[in-house]
Amino acid sequence: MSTSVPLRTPSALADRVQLFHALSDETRLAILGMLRGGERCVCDLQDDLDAAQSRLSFHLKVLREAGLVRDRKEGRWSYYAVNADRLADIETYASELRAPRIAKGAASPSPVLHHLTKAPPTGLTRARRGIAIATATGATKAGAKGLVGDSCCG
Amino acid sequence: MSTSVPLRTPSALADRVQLFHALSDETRLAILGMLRGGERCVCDLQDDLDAAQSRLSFHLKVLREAGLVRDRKEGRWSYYAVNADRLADIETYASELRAPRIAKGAASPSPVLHHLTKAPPTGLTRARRGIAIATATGATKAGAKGLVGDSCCG
DNA sequence: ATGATACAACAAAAGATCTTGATGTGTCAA
DNA sequence: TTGACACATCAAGATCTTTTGTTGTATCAT
Repeated sequence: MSTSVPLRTPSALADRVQLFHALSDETRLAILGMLRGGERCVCDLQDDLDAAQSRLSFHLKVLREAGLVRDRKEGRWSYYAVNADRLADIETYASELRAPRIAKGAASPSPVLHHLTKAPPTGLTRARRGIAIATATGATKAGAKGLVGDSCCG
Repeated sequence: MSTSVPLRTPSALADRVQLFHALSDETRLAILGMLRGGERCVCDLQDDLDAAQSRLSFHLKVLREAGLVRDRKEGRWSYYAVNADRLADIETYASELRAPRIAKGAASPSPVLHHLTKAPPTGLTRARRGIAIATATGATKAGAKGLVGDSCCG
């Protein structure tokens, strides 16, 4: 069960941002580290991380809302565990960034030596600013907006 | 050439935080998306992202300092490109979080049904608080601090 | 019932990040 | 030269995140 959001949906970037944001804090990474061994109750995490209860609660909420952990109530205790599916999303999103697109107005791969043609960076982009010189590849530009709406995969 | 920082070094979490923080912003993800096609100059990114120059410059700096992009000057232009090694770190760090540790005071895998023993979550943790009942596994606790200093895979 | 424990949620303050609008520097064409 | 361009950098303010202390709710042992 994948929880990843396809690249071209409106929420695509938002989902990635939420996921990576949840991972961009030492306390939260430490929590996830502790959960590698299996589920733990909040009180355990509190002891080991030596963090105030409300602080821990806050960070657990961030992780929960990002889908990185699940919680389970049992009597007085709340047990938190890693959501492995969501960890897989990290790798999905990372490999997305790796995957080269079909270049639209992009320079390399097959780097174009613009300075040799005396044309600016990607030719047609510069054309908009009044300099109309074709690049060596003659690449056309069609509203390339990077990660969204112009995806090779997803 | 890997740029990842081993788990047990002092800067381990800091490096992960810096990397994930750089990824936790829509503008920056859009930039990385645009760079999938190869290197681009700042002016191109500016056009396509429709972002103020100083704003873009700020985000490029964050990406650069996180090691996710490299820049190259050529005449008036600065070309930015993705650093693939650093993208690999994302996957390294993600799979680290996946890898189960040898449980020290952790509950599942092989989940211990604490409520059946009427003992609290991980037994010895609770003992510190004055409840001394051994768990089914009899797990001992030895300063498990999660991600740091208690790693299975360095 | 009473009191202790485990936790979530909230509000206010503190801190970090992001945006915006300058200002400065190097490059290049005219 | 002069002026236009392509940046980086900075300072101020806006905005977002995190911490801290407090309050509230549910569970449980006594």
